[in-house]
Amino acid sequence: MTTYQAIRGMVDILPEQTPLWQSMETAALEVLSGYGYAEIRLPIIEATGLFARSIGEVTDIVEKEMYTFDDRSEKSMTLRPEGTAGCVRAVVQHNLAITPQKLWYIGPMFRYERPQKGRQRQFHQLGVEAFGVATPDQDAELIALCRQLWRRLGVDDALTLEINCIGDSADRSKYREALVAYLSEHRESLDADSQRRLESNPLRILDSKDPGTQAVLEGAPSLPDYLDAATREEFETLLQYLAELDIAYTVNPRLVRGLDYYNKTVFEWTTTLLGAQSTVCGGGRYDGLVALFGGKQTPAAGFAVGLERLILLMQALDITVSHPVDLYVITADTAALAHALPRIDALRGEFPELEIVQHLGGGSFKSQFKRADKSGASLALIYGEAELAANTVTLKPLRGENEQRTIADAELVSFLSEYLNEVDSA
RNA sequence: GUGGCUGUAGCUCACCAGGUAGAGCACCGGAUUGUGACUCCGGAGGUAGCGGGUUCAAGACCCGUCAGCCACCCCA
Repeated sequence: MTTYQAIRGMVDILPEQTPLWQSMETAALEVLSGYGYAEIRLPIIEATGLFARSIGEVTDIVEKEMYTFDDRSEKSMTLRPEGTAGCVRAVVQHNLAITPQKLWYIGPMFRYERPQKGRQRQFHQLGVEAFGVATPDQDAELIALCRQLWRRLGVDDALTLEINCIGDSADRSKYREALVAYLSEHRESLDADSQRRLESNPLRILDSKDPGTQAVLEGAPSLPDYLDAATREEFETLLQYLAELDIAYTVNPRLVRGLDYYNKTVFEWTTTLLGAQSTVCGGGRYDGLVALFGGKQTPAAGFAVGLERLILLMQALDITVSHPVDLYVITADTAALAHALPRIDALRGEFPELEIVQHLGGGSFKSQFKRADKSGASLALIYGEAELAANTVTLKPLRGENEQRTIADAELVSFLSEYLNEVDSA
């Protein structure tokens, strides 16, 4: 018999993990709703050209990381490696950017990379995209929104913000020329990857980790010097907003992003707790992308959060969530079970918010109580022969010192209401 | 794509010049018959990732393969 395991880089999120994921997703939903962002749900497969044109033909993602295949009509399709391209496509296709649009989405992304901690081939991102606002108050809002989310999740202290302004495409091409000119003089001192990038994607040389390359970069022209006055002023305004918001940041003039569509503001939230894959959130402005896809020129900005990394971070900080069972129903035998069934059913209607677990599969009282205890239930409801005969039910608190007591069926709802109030206020 | 490490019960791990596997936790049952947590007793559970090779004999050695981890790379 052949056994199967999940394919490389594809990870099962097990029931033990899902409560943490759900609490993270709930927090995100609430924060985003609070800022007036609306959810958009997008396809996982798009035309290959969509990604090639927006992310950039010579980026690593497009050159070697995409899951690309021909469908049955021999059109080239790609499993989305990121969310912005598809979101912008939808915005253009449905004309959503007539007025400012603030959108978010969540879901799996696919990149064919060597897996390691914090890096999978199928991973999940929360993407947030804002269309139609060109001023830095938009950038500031996105960053402030991030901080709110970090606070909600309890990871605020573990994340630091790096920010930079990479100018518009004219600024960057001027800078690129100067950088290439400078680096070409020191070509011999660069690492092999950086030499290769000299032709393909010179800006990415800036964040090379190679010591030799770093040394060369010490004397390299600086990107901020190539920005025009208006762009610099906008960036200063953004930094001022961040200061007003009391959001700590580090301006990193070497910060560049691996996707070509970014301009002006770029930022990353990073942590030291996750090893090599330290970026939990990255984003920036992409004012040209809507027009690139045939829409009217529309300024836009956004960011993406790597959810596995965020979960890893929460785990590194020992953040846990639990939602224990409230009521566990124990029955003596099949007759008692039949007796209890409609009563429990009614209770579920009465208290839809309660997690009520009916013991299934029979067994001794002893074993049923063991299960009740392990479930974390605060209260056991017991239907035995005596209760059945007298139309009563026994309630046994499983936590704390309260004694168990037997009450009439008719009193159960009011008793539980009171009991739950006490538990809530306690 | 490159380099290194790893892969034994559900989980964390151990053993062993190479002689067909153990512990803790978890799980199931019991300790006078309607009551959990602690304790005690008992039990179940592994063809040692998979395939091949060397050997009288391999989980232990060799090769391949799959997967995980770490770094590079890349990025979220």
